[in-house]
Amino acid sequence: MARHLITSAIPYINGIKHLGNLVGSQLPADLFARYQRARGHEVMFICATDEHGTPAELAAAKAGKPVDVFCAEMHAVQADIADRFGLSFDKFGRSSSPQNHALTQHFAGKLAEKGLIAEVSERQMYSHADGRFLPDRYIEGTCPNCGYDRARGDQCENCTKQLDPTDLIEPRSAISGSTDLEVRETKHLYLRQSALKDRLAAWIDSKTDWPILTTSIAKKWLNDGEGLQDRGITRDLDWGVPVRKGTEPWPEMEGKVFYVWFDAPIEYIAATKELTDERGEPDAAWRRWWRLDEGAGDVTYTQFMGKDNVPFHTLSFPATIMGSGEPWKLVDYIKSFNYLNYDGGQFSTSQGRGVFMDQALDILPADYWRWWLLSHAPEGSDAEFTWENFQATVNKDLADVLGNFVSRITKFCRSKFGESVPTGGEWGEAEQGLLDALTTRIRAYEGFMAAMEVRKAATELRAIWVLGNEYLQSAAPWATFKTDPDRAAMQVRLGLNLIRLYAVLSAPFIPFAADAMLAAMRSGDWSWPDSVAAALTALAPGHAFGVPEVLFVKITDEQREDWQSRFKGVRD
RNA sequence: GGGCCUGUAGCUCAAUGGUUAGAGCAGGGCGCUCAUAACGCCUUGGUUGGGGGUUCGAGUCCCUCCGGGCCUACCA
Repeated sequence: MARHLITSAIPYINGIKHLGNLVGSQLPADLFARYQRARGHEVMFICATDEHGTPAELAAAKAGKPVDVFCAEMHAVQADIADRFGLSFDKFGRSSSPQNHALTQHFAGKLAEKGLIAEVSERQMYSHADGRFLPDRYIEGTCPNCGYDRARGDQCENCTKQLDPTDLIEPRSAISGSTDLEVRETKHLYLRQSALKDRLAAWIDSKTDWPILTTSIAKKWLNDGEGLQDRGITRDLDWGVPVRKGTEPWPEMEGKVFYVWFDAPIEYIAATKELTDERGEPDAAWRRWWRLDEGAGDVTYTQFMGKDNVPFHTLSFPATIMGSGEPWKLVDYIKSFNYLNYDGGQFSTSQGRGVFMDQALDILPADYWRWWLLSHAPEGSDAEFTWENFQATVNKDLADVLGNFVSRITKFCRSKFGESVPTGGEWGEAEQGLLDALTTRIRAYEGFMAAMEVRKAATELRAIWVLGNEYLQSAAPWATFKTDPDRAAMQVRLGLNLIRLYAVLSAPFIPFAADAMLAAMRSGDWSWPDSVAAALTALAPGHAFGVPEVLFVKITDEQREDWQSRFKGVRD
């Protein structure tokens, strides 16, 4: 039995995520976690909410709530939606947890001991009206280059010129509009990534099997210009992990917090501790996943994320781990995804464009979304969601190919043999042929799942479903029943066993429908078909079953048109 | 500006430098009647974005041009 540590990039707290966020990390991570569990491996699947940073504070202010209250509420909302999407996290933690505070401070202390933290005095924009320092992009003004009057402090969106906030003509706060700004001296901690550049580069170079998307982004950051730059890891904010050197105060850093991207990946570790703490287990229970010297030597660690997160997971988080000088587990494989676009443009959280997770569940069951999103996962390049494609894919694959297969076999059996697995008959050549075809495809499916080739796995699974319809068509139990009822009984018995087999194989993609299928077969046997022949005889003659409700109701043209217009505009 | 990714059938996508570029959907035909008018079989459809080059052989490698996208370090 192998041990799989699996993490999904942690979603930011400031709102409900859209389908593009979902398919970029949480959903494929769930697919992989469910598959590894189904194969009997020990899995620790971790996700959390990323709760710190300026946008969280602003979202809380906009909602008229204290930031800790806002985050607690949004965490509960996101946890509920994740649950309803079937995301099978072992722990959905919070980066604001006490466990993460302690671990983040611990790592900072170790890095300081190793001389990998630099204290830097710098000048930043302070807004009196907002009572806070403003990140560059929260300052607006007129571009000195092109005259665009809504240029941001980091870059002008109109002429794309890189800017410094002090370059802007008539700078103002993007939050309040106030021009009462002041350049203030402030001291911050920098992670000396440059000192770890060679180790990081050698490590990345050793990952020859990683997606090009992952390694090319990492190499760009390592080699661009003067090479990997040091990164500021503290901010002048109220909400966050207070800067401490381990458990000791950090002189001159009072009132400052660690930067969200320093503490967010550490939350993967902290969330594991949150889980074992709430179970009342000793620290050894989480450390065996994360400490090479305490049992994590046999752990395979896989991270899932959208491409925007790659630099933090290939460079700064590994720099934190390596630089600590302690034997923490480093990631073994990073599966990164491109973006999902919506109907000719981008999904946008800030503009409310596209379909958000709560809205998706309001109109259709999770499995519809899971199937479409996973079978169209943006692995090789950006992918596009259109309602026409969604309707066509879901109706054909789920309703016609799989759902109808379950219907036709259960209803035929009920009318001819009753609601139990029929007795009699022996397998012939056709059944042996089906067994061989299934075995070949199931082994291919396993290969794609293990390799996280999501689209190819979906294609293979669909082909496995099709084999059932092909068999039924050629076996034609409705015809053989008239001349050789024993033979028809055997064919139907095989068909019923296919339903159970399909439930097991399909569960990582469509867990809710798989549950319904197995429940209809009155079975609790989720064992993986290492022997397909054995799997096809698991339901013995005489075993009772039920005819399930229609598994997948088709999407009508009227519904599609309704949703098309409903989600065209902007979310409230 | 720089870096990376990408362009293959009407649509969504495959194809370690190696037969005649393949699937699914859509379109056309036939069959079946158990089933959610579902299923099965057959079939139409390509100058692989344009041009040049390397090679016995290029969708694949190189150059160039055109289109789409992402990143570019203080959003996260």
